[in-house]
Amino acid sequence: MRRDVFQAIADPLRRDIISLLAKQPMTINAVAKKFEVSRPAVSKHLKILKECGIITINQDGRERFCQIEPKNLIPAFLWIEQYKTLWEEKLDSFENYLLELQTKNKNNDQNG
Amino acid sequence: MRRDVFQAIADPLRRDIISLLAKQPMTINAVAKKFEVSRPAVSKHLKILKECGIITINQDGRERFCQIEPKNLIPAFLWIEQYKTLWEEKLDSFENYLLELQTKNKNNDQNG
DNA sequence: TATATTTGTAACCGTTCAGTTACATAAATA
DNA sequence: TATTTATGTAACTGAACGGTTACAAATATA
Repeated sequence: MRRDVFQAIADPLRRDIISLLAKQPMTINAVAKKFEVSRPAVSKHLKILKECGIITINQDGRERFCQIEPKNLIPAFLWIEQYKTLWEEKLDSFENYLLELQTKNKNNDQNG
Repeated sequence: MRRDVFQAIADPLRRDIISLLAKQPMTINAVAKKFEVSRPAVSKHLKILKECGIITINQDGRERFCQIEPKNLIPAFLWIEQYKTLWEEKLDSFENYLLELQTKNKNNDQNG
């Protein structure tokens, strides 16, 4: 199975987990409590994120703290960034497009 | 099924197709010939890319030209960019890290 | 008109994904 | 020591993924 950063961020729940862990390290249970799905489900996502290098997990007694490893998002960032000039060329105003996107996100209540 | 930009770029073959179409528009057959997999397989990937808004397809006679729609990569770019300050904080030198990454990519012959 | 080209798509296959419930284990606590 | 807490994981399920082959249809060309 593919285990890379693109796979890691493909799932919306995993993106939410990343957003959560970007604020502060949390135990596996604490993460699980933030979502509707079961703990094993979250646990599996965390395992995938770990295998993709996006988080590290450190044990302290019976607790395991998940910590984001932000530098491992860089390859995905660089890949998309290649096309930045392409879209900047094609858009009259990048800033206006961003505003438009933000409005759209508010309406749809997306966070992905 | 999920049809968003994150899903679109999750597959390495789709990323290769995007890279190809970023250079110039191409017919479906022309794209298919660039890869080892069958034409229907490529066709399916193009369909997914279209459904995700990453490409548009314009018919001219019996040929269909696929064209990249680079602005639809922006949401993914913005999502990852959120964490830019986070990794810049944690890395002694972003530039050195990039060099290191480039070397790694050369060795592994990755293009993803 | 007959043939070749370009494409779509249906049917199928094996694997992976994302979730569940149920149970096991190790550590902290009463 | 008995119980609670934090976690792992096995077994299962249904859906989605990524590929194939085979066939159909529309357009261009000889």
